[in-house]
Amino acid sequence: MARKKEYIEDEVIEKAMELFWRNGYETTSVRMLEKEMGINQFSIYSSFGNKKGVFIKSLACYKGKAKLELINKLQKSSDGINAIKQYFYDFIKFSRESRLNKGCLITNTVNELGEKADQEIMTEIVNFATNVKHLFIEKLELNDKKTSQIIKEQANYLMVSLQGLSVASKMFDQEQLDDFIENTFKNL
Amino acid sequence: MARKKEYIEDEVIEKAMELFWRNGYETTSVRMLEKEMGINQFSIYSSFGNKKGVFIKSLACYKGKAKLELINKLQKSSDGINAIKQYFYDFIKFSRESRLNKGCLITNTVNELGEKADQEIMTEIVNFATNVKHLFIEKLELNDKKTSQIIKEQANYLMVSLQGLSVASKMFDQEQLDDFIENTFKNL
DNA sequence: TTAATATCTAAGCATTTGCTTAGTTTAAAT
DNA sequence: ATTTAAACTAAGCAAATGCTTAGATATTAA
Repeated sequence: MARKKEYIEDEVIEKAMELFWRNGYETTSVRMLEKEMGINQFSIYSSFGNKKGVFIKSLACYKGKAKLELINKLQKSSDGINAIKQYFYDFIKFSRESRLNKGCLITNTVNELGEKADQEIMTEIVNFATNVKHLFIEKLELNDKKTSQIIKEQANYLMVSLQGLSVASKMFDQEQLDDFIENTFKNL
Repeated sequence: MARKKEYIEDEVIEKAMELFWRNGYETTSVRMLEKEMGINQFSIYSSFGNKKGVFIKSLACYKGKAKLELINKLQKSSDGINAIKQYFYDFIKFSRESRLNKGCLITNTVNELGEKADQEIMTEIVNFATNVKHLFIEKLELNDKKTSQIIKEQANYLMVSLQGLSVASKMFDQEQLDDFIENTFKNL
């Protein structure tokens, strides 16, 4: 016995996510969210509680998008290290919007908020990173010559490398990024 | 025929720099700068023009500090690749304050402001990055078996890796960072 | 000593921030 | 048709933002 929502939460969150991805958390104001999401502040607050609530949902949305466009492909592949390398190249495309490289939303958030980040946000972030790392481990294990110690070390190596790629893609050109990726996988 | 300043610009800028390093550009307010620098807003604006002016000077200050505590050692060394590796380890110590890893101010800024960064700020950043890269090239050239093509590729590789280290140091533990560095330098 | 002027304090400016609330509109259960 | 309650609009809140300004306080050349 009530009125219906004129928007779909998942749809407006995707727009919020794109905005956070482009601008970062602090720099994105509720007024900007209002415009981009196409709904009033009242609706934002009644659906998501507060700005942080919108961000948490945006992180979940980012994970979904990344899974669909990026992670699933890696998961399916049986090409071991080469699949991870392809993942690196795919990530650059994934994070580019026209000429702008937005990096990885997760990495951007770690870098912006650092250790002083909200607990809830940090949990989401660590969660995502852990998933990716486990996937890397899974692919590394396809090479049965590697000991579990080596695999652990290489997974750590790849995780940090990926973060480097995220930041560097914002200021380096494609050639430099290619040099990076090619050299990164020479060590494996 | 006038009053004397009660502060030394270089001294208060160092404090501003530390604040920007910890918090980022946007999140650092002029009121916070006021407290940290220990001088009134009037003095801030009369000495440095505006907030951006304080930041530009802070970047210069950061360069100076990095040079003294980090870069000079690399410059002096004749240990080739090992000197660069040591630079990576030194960077982690350099960027740590008690238990908090602040990353590299330059990398933090790129990640926060991205391509939409102010021109003046971007110039400072590119400038700094270019210096470090040339130093890496210089050290790589100590190995006379490397072609200039290989050196160029490896310098790009190392630059991106260093950015990764900066971000990753904010959320990864020492063991993971060690794994990263060791693998990074495995076959250079 | 006086006049000139740079530097200080502290209050204030318009704008933006995250968030709330009063009041209207809409849709479904009765 | 009437009631009920969620969803809307739009105005408004206190606090914080970057920056300015009026006026008091030093310092030094004359």
